[in-house]
This record gives sequence, structure tokens and C-alpha cells, in this order.
Amino acid sequence: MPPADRRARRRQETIDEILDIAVAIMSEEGVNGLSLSEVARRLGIQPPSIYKYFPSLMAIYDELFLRGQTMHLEVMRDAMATADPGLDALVAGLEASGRWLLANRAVAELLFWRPVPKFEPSHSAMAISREMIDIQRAALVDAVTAGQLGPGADSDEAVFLVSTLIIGVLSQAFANEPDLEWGTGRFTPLFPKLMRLLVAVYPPPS
Amino acid sequence: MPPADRRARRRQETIDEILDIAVAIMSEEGVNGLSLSEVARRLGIQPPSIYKYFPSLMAIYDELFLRGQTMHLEVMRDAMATADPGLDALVAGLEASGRWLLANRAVAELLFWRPVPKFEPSHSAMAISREMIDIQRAALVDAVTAGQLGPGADSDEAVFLVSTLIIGVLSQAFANEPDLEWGTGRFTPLFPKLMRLLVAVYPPPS
DNA sequence: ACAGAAAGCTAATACCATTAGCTAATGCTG
DNA sequence: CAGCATTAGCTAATGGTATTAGCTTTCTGT
Repeated sequence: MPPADRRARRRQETIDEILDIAVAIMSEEGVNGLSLSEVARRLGIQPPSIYKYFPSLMAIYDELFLRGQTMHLEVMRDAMATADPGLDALVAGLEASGRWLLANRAVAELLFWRPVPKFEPSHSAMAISREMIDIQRAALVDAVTAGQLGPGADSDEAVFLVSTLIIGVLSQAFANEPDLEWGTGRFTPLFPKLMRLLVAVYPPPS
Repeated sequence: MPPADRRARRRQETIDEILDIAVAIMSEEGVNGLSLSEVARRLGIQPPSIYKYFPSLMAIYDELFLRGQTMHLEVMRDAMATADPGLDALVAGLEASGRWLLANRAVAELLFWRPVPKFEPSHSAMAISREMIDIQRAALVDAVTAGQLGPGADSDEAVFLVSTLIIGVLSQAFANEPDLEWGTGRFTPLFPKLMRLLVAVYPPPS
């Protein structure tokens, strides 16, 4: 193994460790319960040493946002790839998305509810966001050409509608039934009904 | 005017003033940007003096939660009263709710997104929550007996579905288009479409 | 007019993020 | 392998936060 940069590797390990700890803390204490001091404590380090790895607390949120978004996109893309293109793929992707967000509550809140004031998503984050829209839009196009949905479904509006539905379900689940699994409780079981709803709004040309 | 309790009146005024300032700060700095010190600063007082009125920062959140919920319920009830009972009343109530929540963003976040960890809604808050469900449920019953919706609409599920839709729209609007008014942007205009959706899920008996 | 309550104050404690500046270890380079 | 620059840690300090304790002043109901 060429040493390449042994130092850089150890550094990267520490950075990853910090991010993992940060997620753990946010899961326990809430997203804005994250504190640099607590990260340092769990890492067995003094708080100012964290600044060797991140320039500020906000920078940690930033990196978590970016990584979360990337992972979320991957999960959805993978799920869509395993199903038939069109409506099936879309529904599979959305359900995978919902499950992942529910299982990664802290990151989900960071991604979609912006609990941290004066934290604006970066430029690269916006690019991923657009990609997310694109793959959903593509599935909708497939569904329209396959005659599963009406022509109106090939629109940004339809994408927004779809994400609105899923975010609505998750908002309710997070606020009222934390710690419940997907498919249990009063809200996440509504998901299949919501998906049928999509067909009702954009009925296929029969 | 009998002095009754002149002192109690002034005290109440101060309490109201504190709550108003708190809302103003949350609107500017985000819900968890609220700080006791900043309240004191704006009130021209030293921070510890706040404790003569509220036992803790959390107690302020608590009171804001309760008042917000009460106001929200009132707004919805009033709007429903001005429309024809049944589906019209429900839609009118929901739209009024959406408008009010959008216009009172900080309180809305407090009510539905729980940005403050370890803050559990009080018992009385739960009662108001139930009343909210009840009046919507009653409107749904009216709509079913009037033949505007199918029998399945007379269910808690339908109420949850309806609130899911509205919270989804608001989540998106808050996260992506803060400062936009109701009816503008990409999300709140979806509202009428969502309402027609309700009829699609619970179709009337023809 | 007076006693007691209310409403303010200051001082102190224990957190937090962040900056400055120092030291020791690490590992690349000659 | 020796040297040296970078790195990763440290401590100390600043200024912010919530909260508690205890004192003083001001008000007001009797």
C-alpha cells in the first residue's frame, strides 16, 4: 500500500468520525441540540481542536446536509432502478425515500425543515436537489408515455405535488409519532392511498 | 373602573409584551433563535428579571404554543362558520388555516414542526388539538350526509389525510419559499388541487 | 402610613462557540 | 536518517447563553 498520504487518510477518518458523532447527537438531542463541545467530549478531545477539522458548527451542518442529500438521492435512485420504469418506479422510489427519511430522522429534518436559522443550502446542494427533481420527472414522463398517467403528469407541478404528499406524511409522523416505524401509526400507512391519489389527479386517457 | 387588581393588570400587560417580543424575535431569527437575553434587551430590562414572569425559556415556548393553537383553532372555526356546512366549510376552514399558518410562520413551526427538543405539548394543548380534529370531522360528516363525499370520508383517516395535505404544502413553502404570500410560488397554489383530490379519494355515491 | 408583595437589580455559576497562541508529534524530503 | 514543516492537539481567554441567589426599591392594598 503506497502511503500516498497516510496523514490525509487519518484526517479523513477523524472527519467522518466527527460527522457520525454529530448525527448521533442530533438523533438524541434534536437537530439543534448539536453542540461542538459534546462532539469533542465524545471524541475525547478538547472543543477547540474540532476547529482543526471544521471551521465552524455551521460547516458541520453544511457537510451533513450535503451528505444526507447525496445518500437520499442514491437510495431513491436505487429503489427506482429495481422496479418497472414508469409509475411503479416512481412509487418504489418515493416509498424508499419515505422509509429512509423516517429512519434517518435527524438528517431528514436538516434536509427538509431547515431547523437551523441562517443556514442556506450551498450551490452543490442545489444541484443535487435538481437531480432529485429530474429523476422523478423522468419517471413521470415514462408513466405518461406508458399510459399510466395523464399528460398533465409530465410537469414540475406533478413533481411538487408528489414531494408535498410525502413531506406531509413525514411531517405528521415526526411531530406526532416519533419512534414509530414505517407502515405503523396513523400517518405513514396513508402513503399507498396518496399514491393512488396521484392517478386520480392525472387520470390516464382511458 | 374598579381597580380590581391594578397590579395584576400591569403584570398581564408585561407578560403579553414579552410574548409579542418573543414572536418578533422568532420571526427574525428563527424559532430557536429566541433568547431570553434578547427579550430582556428589547424590553429594557435585565435578563434575570424575565424570571419574575416566566419560570424558564421553555415556559415561554409553552405559552406561545398554547396561544398559537387557540388562535389557529379560532381562525379555522370562524372561516368554517361563514361557509355552507359540509365540504365548503371544510375547504374554507383549511384555506384559512393555511393562510394563517403562512402568515404566522414562527408560531406555525412551533405548532407543527417541534423545532425545540424536549418540549412536549401540555395536556391542555392536547385538548385543543382534539377539538381541531373534531370540527374537521364534523364538517366531513356533514359532507357525507349531504352526498358531497363518500361514506369513507367520515373517518379519522380522512382528517389525517386532510391535515397531511396542508402540512405538506406548508412544509415545502416554508423550506423553499419563505416570505412568499399564499397563492404565489410553486406550492401554495397546489392547495385547490389538493382539495379536489379529497373528492377523488372519497367519491360521492354518484 | 405602613407592611408586604412585586419587580426590578447585581453577582455568580455553568454552559456554549470561537479565537489566539503555544507545544508536541508526525511524517515527507533531502 | 536527520531535519523541518505541517498537523493535531493543548490551554487560556472572550463574549455569548440560561439560570439561581439574594438584595433593594417601588408600588399598592389595607
